[in-house]
Amino acid sequence: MAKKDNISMSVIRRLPRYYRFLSDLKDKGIERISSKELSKKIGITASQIRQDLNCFGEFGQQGYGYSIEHLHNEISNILGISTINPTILIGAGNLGRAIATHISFNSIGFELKGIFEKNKDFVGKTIQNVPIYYIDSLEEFCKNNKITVAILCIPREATSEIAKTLYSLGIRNYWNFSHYDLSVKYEDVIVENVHLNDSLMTLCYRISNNFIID
Amino acid sequence: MAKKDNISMSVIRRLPRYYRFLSDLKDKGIERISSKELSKKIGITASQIRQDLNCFGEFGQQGYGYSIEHLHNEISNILGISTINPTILIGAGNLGRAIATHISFNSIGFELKGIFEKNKDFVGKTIQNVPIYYIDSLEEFCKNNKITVAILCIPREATSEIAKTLYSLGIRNYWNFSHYDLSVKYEDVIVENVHLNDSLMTLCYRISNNFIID
DNA sequence: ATAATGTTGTTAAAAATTTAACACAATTTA
DNA sequence: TAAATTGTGTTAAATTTTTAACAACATTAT
Repeated sequence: MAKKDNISMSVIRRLPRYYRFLSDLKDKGIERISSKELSKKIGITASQIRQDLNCFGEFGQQGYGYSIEHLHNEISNILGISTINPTILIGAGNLGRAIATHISFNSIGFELKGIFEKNKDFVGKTIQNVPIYYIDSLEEFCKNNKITVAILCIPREATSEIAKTLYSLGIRNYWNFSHYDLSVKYEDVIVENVHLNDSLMTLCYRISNNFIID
Repeated sequence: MAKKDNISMSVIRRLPRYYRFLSDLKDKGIERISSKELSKKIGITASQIRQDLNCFGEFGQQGYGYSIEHLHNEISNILGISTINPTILIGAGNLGRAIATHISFNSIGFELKGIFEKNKDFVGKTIQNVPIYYIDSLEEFCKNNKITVAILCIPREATSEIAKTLYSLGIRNYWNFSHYDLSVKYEDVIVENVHLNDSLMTLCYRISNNFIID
């Protein structure tokens, strides 16, 4: 069957999970694993693991299983995390600073080149060696640095205008922490939303209804 | 048909989204909306909106649509966000501080009663009036305050041990930002994971493959 | 009042996703 | 070396989720 051409979002969302567990196993020096064993560790059906992986190629070997090192590399390639996407982050508030500090961008396909903030108190400082600039220099910076990805850590009210600017600069890829729904407004845009509030509300529902499953 | 008893996770994950948009409309002073109009705003099929809501009751009126105020209240009840769950947050690093600052717990069913940290530099301070305690006082505090929810903002290595303690204290509800997979280890636990890394890796895939849709 | 329109709740169909089954091949064991 | 075991890739079945269709009723317009 070789490769599939229409990969579903459900499959894609499981890839980082596989990658994470494989990184672990690799660190532990383990060389091979079967879909069955992996299933037990990850909590995803062996059948589904095999089916997911077979969307991209034939990485296993009958009677042996998967070479962890090899599979790890393959998934890395599939995710495209060795191509570096020049990225900026907007908003050096608590959340923005946490993201800038907490995420190791370089190891997963991004290079954080600048942080932009309207509060001048922060301007001139750096986080993890990434400089914080005043928001006015956004346009020039994006052009000069060929920015393709923006991380939005700004309040909802501010997002509409910033998004307009970024869109006009040709930026089409967003990691969005604001409550503003970008993809409703712009059609040809790739947005990965992180709605922390929604996530917590979901937890609230599940607590109220003793809804376990994961 | 009245109510359904087996609500699927897909439905639950859409509820906060409805709630968010309804809050907006309410703030704007709009009184009624049809599933069709709502569909256009949210980007979810009218059919699906109606089907989702009908899992919980009949909130609309033929020829009229939904009363925004009423529907807003109903969803609030469904989510259970007026029952307050006593909560603690573990880890006052960048991420923990961001969460403590950024989320308005009280409006969505939680009360953040304490923050715990092993770095003594932070102990004694407060964030949004919530005190930061030394990690040693965790057990006593949880018992005294009848804590039912824990937010985990600690590194992966630390999570295993902390989780063990929390579990032994009877805490079964977690909002988990650590890379540690709780639900694989403990069966009877409600975990809402926020894997920021996974989210960003998914974005990376989508950028590499120009995978738009949202 | 009556007709025309709008919009729900609900049932049925379609599409997508997950799980199971198994032929076949490589590995391991005897 | 042969037999038994392991475990993949793949196809088929089952399940879940989404979308479409429409009868029934309320609202609005004439």
